[in-house]
Amino acid sequence: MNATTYRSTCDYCKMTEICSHATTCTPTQLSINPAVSHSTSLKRKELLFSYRDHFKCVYAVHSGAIKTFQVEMNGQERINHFYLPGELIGLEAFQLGHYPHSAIALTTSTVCEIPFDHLLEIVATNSALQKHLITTFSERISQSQYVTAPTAEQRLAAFVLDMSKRLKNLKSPCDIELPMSRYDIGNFLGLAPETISRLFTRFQQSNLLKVQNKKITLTDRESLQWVAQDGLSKHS
Amino acid sequence: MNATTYRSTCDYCKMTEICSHATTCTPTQLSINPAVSHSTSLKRKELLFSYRDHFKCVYAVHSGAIKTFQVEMNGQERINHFYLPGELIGLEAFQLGHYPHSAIALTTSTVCEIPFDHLLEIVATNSALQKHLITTFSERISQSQYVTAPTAEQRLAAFVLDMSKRLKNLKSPCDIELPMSRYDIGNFLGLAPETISRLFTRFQQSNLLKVQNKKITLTDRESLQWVAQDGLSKHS
DNA sequence: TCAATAAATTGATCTAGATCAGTGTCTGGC
DNA sequence: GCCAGACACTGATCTAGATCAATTTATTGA
Repeated sequence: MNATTYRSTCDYCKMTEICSHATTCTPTQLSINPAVSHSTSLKRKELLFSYRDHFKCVYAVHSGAIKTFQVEMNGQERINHFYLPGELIGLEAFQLGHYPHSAIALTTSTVCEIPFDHLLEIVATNSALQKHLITTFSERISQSQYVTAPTAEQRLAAFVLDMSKRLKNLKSPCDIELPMSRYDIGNFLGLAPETISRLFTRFQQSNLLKVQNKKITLTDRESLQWVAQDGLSKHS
Repeated sequence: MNATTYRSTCDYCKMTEICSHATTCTPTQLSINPAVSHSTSLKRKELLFSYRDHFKCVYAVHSGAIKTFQVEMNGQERINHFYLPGELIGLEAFQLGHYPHSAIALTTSTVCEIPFDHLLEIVATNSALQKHLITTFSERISQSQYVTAPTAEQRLAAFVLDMSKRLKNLKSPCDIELPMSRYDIGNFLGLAPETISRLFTRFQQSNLLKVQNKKITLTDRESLQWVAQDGLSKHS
């Protein structure tokens, strides 16, 4: 990773106002102004925080991907959300004073730690950030709609479209690399991992996309949008 | 409805800072300071706004209940959310400039209209309101979790608990009057209305609650919480 | 580099909940 | 207060997607 890559990653973050990372970081100079935030590196499967940890900081994902989840009484994991670069983790802990989920890295990731008190201070004086927070919360709420779509096809189609939008592959917006497993996608969408596999195969047969394990190429975005609305059977 | 009822309804609204309704309204004097907001009365099935209407105002529900929904390409209605007294409708329209859903009254309702520009002005200087917005958005996101619970039992149990929390019946917190039909509940939870009926019967047989059409009495809240987590079969 | 282990795929069955169909019960307008 | 249309309940069947099972393909770590 080079300086250019870093700068562009910070570009979508919109936390640049509060995160000096965006302006100061270079490959060799990753030291962060500690008054503002500091950057943490996480390996795959490393915990960022655990359920019920005391809430003091939110985290902006800089690179990689983080999932939040909780473990139900019956021992089953329930995934709450996937966080991608530029997205902010942890605000939902504010009201409770502790994190309502655990957060774990899906791939090698870097996150910028932002003390919540400090975030509040900036929010108080920065109306652009106020608007940004309203916008991101709203987007999050509308994302949560597609996981309740009536059919499995609709959910997975919407999920893939959502990922391609949020992963923001500037070089080729139709090529995405999913950071999570089939099991995780299924868990998040309320479907069995086998169903995800079968649907990917079916989508590929219908020439909606190309699958090579976690690498997805959207070959027919428009049709995929139709499938997300109406289901595959009804469309083609 | 008398003055006391109004005052207590406004109490949970938390919009009192920007809504003069809370301090000035009495049964006979419902005129509202027009610089701040004005109050609208809606009959059952009356539209508050339509999909794609120009966004200028958010609405705080004062009494009654509002549902937001969209009509899919195939003509099916998809319910997005139910808004109860004290809750704020429309913020998700900000990023788009128009409402992404239509809003309709489920029962006779009154809503307080708050020009969005004015809301932003107040937000800019009112850190309590900033925190309130973060909290309500977070609650909304965690609510959206239960609609994806793996079984129908878990979803409906969680829905009933959520309603009883949000309807805030101060006199007897275990008696609630659902403002929406079985069809609406099913649509919202991604289940058939028949399934809702059958589950209510089953919950009643298991002595979790008492059903009289839309009036629900929670007789065993704790067990209902277990069902919301693990399902009925696994619990009793 | 090569096991060892985890993840993904594919096929065969099973089941929760959908759909279809019929009956009963509210509710609001006259 | 009565009637019409909407809403709610219940039973019988059907199906999308779960679960179980076996194989193939990726990863990981020594």
